[in-house]
Amino acid sequence: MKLSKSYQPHKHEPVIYSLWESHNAFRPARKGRPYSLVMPPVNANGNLHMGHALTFSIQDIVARYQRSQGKSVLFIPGADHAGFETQVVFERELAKAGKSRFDYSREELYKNIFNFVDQNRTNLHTQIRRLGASVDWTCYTFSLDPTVVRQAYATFHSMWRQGLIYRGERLVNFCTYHGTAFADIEVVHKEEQGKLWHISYPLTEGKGSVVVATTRPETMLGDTAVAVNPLDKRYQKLIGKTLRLPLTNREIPIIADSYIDPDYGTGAVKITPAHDPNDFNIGERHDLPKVTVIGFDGRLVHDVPEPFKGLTVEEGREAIINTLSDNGYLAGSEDLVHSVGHCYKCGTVIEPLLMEQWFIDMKPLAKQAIAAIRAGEIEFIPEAKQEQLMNYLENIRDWNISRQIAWGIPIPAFVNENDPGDWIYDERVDQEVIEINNNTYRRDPDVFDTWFSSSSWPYVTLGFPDSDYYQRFYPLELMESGFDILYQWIGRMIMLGLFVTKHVPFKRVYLHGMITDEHGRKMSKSVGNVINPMEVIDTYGSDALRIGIISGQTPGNNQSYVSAKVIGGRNFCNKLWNIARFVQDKAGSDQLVELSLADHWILNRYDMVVRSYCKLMDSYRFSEAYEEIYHFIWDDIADWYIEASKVCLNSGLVKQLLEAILILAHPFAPFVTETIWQNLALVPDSLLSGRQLVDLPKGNKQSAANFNTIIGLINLVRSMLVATGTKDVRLTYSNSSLLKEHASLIKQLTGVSSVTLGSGEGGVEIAYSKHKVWLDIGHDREAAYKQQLDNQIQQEARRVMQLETRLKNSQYVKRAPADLVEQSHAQLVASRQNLRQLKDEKQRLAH
RNA sequence: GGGGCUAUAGCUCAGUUGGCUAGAGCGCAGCAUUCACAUUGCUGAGGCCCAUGGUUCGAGUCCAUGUAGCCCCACCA
Repeated sequence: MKLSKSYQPHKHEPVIYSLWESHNAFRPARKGRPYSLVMPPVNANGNLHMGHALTFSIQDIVARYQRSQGKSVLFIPGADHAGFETQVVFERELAKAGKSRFDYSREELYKNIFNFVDQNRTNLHTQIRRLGASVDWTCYTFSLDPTVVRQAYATFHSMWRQGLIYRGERLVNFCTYHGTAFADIEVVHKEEQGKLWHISYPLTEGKGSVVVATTRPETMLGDTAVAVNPLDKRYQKLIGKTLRLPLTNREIPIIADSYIDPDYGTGAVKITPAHDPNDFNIGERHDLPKVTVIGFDGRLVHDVPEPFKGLTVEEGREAIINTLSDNGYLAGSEDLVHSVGHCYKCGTVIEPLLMEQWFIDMKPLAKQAIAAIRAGEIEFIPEAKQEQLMNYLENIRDWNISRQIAWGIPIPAFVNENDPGDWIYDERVDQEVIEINNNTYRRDPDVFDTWFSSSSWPYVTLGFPDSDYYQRFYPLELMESGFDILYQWIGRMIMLGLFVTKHVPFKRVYLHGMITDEHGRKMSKSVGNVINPMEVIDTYGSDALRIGIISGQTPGNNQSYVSAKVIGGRNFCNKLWNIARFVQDKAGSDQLVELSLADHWILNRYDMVVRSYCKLMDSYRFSEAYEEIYHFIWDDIADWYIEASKVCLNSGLVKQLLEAILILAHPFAPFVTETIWQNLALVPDSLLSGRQLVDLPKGNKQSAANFNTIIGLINLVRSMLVATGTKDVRLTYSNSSLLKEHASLIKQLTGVSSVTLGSGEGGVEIAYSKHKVWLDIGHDREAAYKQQLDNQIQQEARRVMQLETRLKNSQYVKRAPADLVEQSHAQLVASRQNLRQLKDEKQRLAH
């Protein structure tokens, strides 16, 4: 089919993706070394955003490149139920309908969310296809698939048996709006302006009081002690005495603990073990009771004094301060900035609340991970991320994996109704109650933290433990992800991978940064700077988006989304398209004729470019690899080789070159390259996808160098014409077979009116290499030409001087590598010669 | 308090064992124009590579200190 004048992506993209799918193009090849990677499962609750476009582009570039290297590539797609995240999204949907999660039973809610997610997944799959991701859909995995759930249970069970799982009453990070606890790393800390209140607690016996300092006066109702530093002289004699807790009249002891900093606040600290992590620890050390005053609804609980019952934390704080002040207990206040934990979704202040939860003892797991990383079993790109992860692993904290939400994998644990300490592992989670040995056991209503199941992704998607794919493709060659989930996901995958499979789950981690807007600001709905990748594809095409997002991209750094780069990508696709159009027009016999200088030159370039391209791709430097082929295709092929082909065509070679560059460009622009491949039927009945890089005949170096001479001459004449502002110039050259052979090319590409053999009567002689060339630019233009010459002479003279001083430096000659010194010599000789020619030229001009 | 990153042309960014006469894309200026492509071609102007010191024959690149910005972890009564 004849190609249209410009490339129109939307006409071809869907067709091309279907073509790939119908030919099973993304199934791993039977032969070839395995190369495996897994898509980070996409959250099945919304649309793809720019981050997805980036991550899938990088992964797909790798996958397609590896196929072109003859590897057997497995690239697995997947989706995550994204427990809490999805429930939040769903609740927003409910809110639109004027409902809330409390209107449904747990089972109903689960079912509704399941349907919602199911619809979403179909939509997401379409979007993943639009991005061109060359994934093997037959391996698609969803995180609620039985295989994934089974693995989560197996891991949990084996950790349980090995004593790595424990259940305990701890202070957990609780969001009172969402009604669930979070892991420590999920809490977002923000600096906030607050007040440090000084409250006076009277001694029970005798006069006097102790003034404590607190940012959270409302928790005083749950105080069970006041602590001071044992070395603090001010309080030493009070240790062991008791205080009367204002507003409650409860009697609490004064205890000594070295945790207390005597220089901070008043040096006396109220201790609320049920509402502050540090107080909890102190409480454990001193065996203090834990009095809960804030409930899971974020309100003061019923057994607090009457006026405060049921108040929110903030209301309670105000009421208590007022009451304390009215009764003379308030001793003052000072402003301070402190950091406060918030729910990362809704921003509600996280309350530390006492709760029984399942925890994983992480230290033994982290230890293994640290050892494996130290042993160099995983390569980090960029390297600095390894240090960051190590730092995290070395300071790891236990992981709370219980979530109080409906949407997730139920925790397979049951408790004896008559013995709260008797917990058993059982997978019959579809039943609320089970009977064992005449005992009734009740199911834990909680579900797993989503990251617990997704941390098994690398092997669960491969069919661990006994599938062929697991044998062949594990560990993964590459895990590509965003650096924002380095701890939450990458770190945990390494730890669980080692625990479950005894191997690191992947050999290499590539971490990309976040996509920001053009000014480096985070994309957010409230700022209104969010760009939808699907709309970009609608406008410019999938390849254009991919190129735009990948060019200038480096691992580990944030990057701005710049639409100009996408337009650049679109233009590049069109360039490819038009090269193909040229080839299509000129298609004739495919026989290779004798190679011209231009042929030698382009073959020589191809060889160099392929080497460099592979080297860059093999070291995951995509942006540079793209730049390499971009310039080869645009500058070398289009601007020189095609132009030369218009004068002297080698139709067989031009076609071979087109094939070769389509393969090179395919990882970056899969759609347009495959479209061209299909339309030109370059190799009938075949797909470009999966095709290996081709070897072309080697170009002769001398011939290539000679063509470079022609290029140089053309460039020189062009710049001269522009500098002197002349047109209708005739070019003459002295006897030279090289110039004679390329006379029409020179004429065409410089725009001179004629190129003839002669001795240049009436023209200026320009210095170029060993060839004599004259241009009759006319006397009136000679001044401009002289000016240009002067500039060149000045520049070259500077260069000569530089090289001379370098070579006069005995230390340089002695210590620099010999080939470098040699090179400097050669450069100096060339520069001197050039300078002499330029001066001669100026001399002649003067006459 | 601990860990990490960033600073290069007007803008967005490349620049991996130190050899740079520092690059790209966009933007800007000038010129061109049916015949693969205006999603074009040609020519050009733009830079004390944050600062200071050090190592070296040689530093954008390595080291130290500082300045400015950013991210993460911990703590903050």
